[in-house]
Amino acid sequence: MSAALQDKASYHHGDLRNALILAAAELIEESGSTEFAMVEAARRAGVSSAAPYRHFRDRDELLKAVSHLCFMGLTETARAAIADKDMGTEEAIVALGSNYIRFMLEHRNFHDLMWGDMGARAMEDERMDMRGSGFYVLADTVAAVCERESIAPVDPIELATELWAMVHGLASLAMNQQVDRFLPGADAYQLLERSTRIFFDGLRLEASRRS
Amino acid sequence: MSAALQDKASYHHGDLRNALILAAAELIEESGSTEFAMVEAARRAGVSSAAPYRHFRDRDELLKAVSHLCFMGLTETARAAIADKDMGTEEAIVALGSNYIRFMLEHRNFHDLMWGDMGARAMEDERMDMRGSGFYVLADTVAAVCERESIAPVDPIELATELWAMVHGLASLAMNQQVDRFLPGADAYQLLERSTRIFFDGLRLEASRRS
DNA sequence: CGTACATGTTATAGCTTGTAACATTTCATG
DNA sequence: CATGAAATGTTACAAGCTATAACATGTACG
Repeated sequence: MSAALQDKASYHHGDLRNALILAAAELIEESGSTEFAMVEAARRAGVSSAAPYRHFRDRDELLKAVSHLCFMGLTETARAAIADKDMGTEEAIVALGSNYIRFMLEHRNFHDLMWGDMGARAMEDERMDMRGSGFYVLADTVAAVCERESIAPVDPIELATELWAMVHGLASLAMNQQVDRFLPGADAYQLLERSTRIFFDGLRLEASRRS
Repeated sequence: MSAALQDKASYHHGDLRNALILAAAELIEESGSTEFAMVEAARRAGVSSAAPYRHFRDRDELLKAVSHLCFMGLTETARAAIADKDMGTEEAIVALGSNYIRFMLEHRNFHDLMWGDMGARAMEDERMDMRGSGFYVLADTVAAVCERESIAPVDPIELATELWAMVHGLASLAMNQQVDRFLPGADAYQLLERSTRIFFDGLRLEASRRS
């Protein structure tokens, strides 16, 4: 039987590392990563304030682990978002974008962790599987659309990056109430659909010019 | 003569509020807003650690003032960026975008202050002149392009928001080394030019469909 | 001039990070 | 098994930051 399920009075926790990551993720979801305190995660895991330092060099390393968790979560939702969509359709692209925006809005306190320095460091971590990252879910979808609509030759990775930036920008601004500030009543999802359509129309126009 | 230029040994500083904002901006530029410490700004301004609290309720309020300064700086560079460009051209739009990206890359430690909660709060501040903000520099430019190219009727504010999101996303991702991670050797400025061109081509295609 | 107010100062409580020294449990190995 | 090394927890604490309280000094205005 796992030690984690044994009497909590036992000296050793059993799975403190993961317990701390989860506690940290919860705390950050509640109050943001700036407010997050190592001691609070320790309290929530039921250990002393020094215990976390047996598993993480410092606060940043715990935050990096949470960042890792966030990326896995996003990738998972991305896969789910296109599971029922036809591959290689603009609809699938929009579904990925909507999912991205929804994820950001539902977990706004994860933004800094994912897209700040911490996120970059998390991605550089060897344990991070970049090949399996959400970006390539998008890139594959983009490649399929290009093929289907014969708007090649364009580098699908480059297109995916441009689309990512578009969606990332919409999500970041929406998160920050900027969309509503300048375009009251507007909806980030509508803007996404419109931007995506315009973008692909532009690609089609350029493709037709080349032929 | 301004008290600030008098003997530094004088009990009263003379312009401590602004001195603190500038010291904070420097410190943040060096090490980021998370690392920033009120006491350090006080040290740099040559006052005791309690003095700043005569001018700012708390750390967040000083950060908000720095955020305000950042936005003014960005708006200023935006105006300068199109000063020598022909109004109503795609070139002017690209110049604004390039300026935005350059500003973000040159002041990456200001990102959180501007586009996190603090920035949103700074914008809600009554002292912030949103009508004169950089967004409307873009919006006016977009409106001029639409008119010149007769790709109306589309709400220029909506188009400006979509373009802003595109550029903001590119800047954020580039800042975070994401562009280079997935598209090694690529340049955010090139992606900006390409995205902008594609976007306007898409608008032109849609406009031609409507007529 | 002289008092009210603005703006500094020192001292301090309370919280956090991260380390040191010590305690307990687990695990490999003879 | 027994037993010592390694892993993982604990308490105690130094150092740094925030924010407030109590006190000091300079300024401005009637």
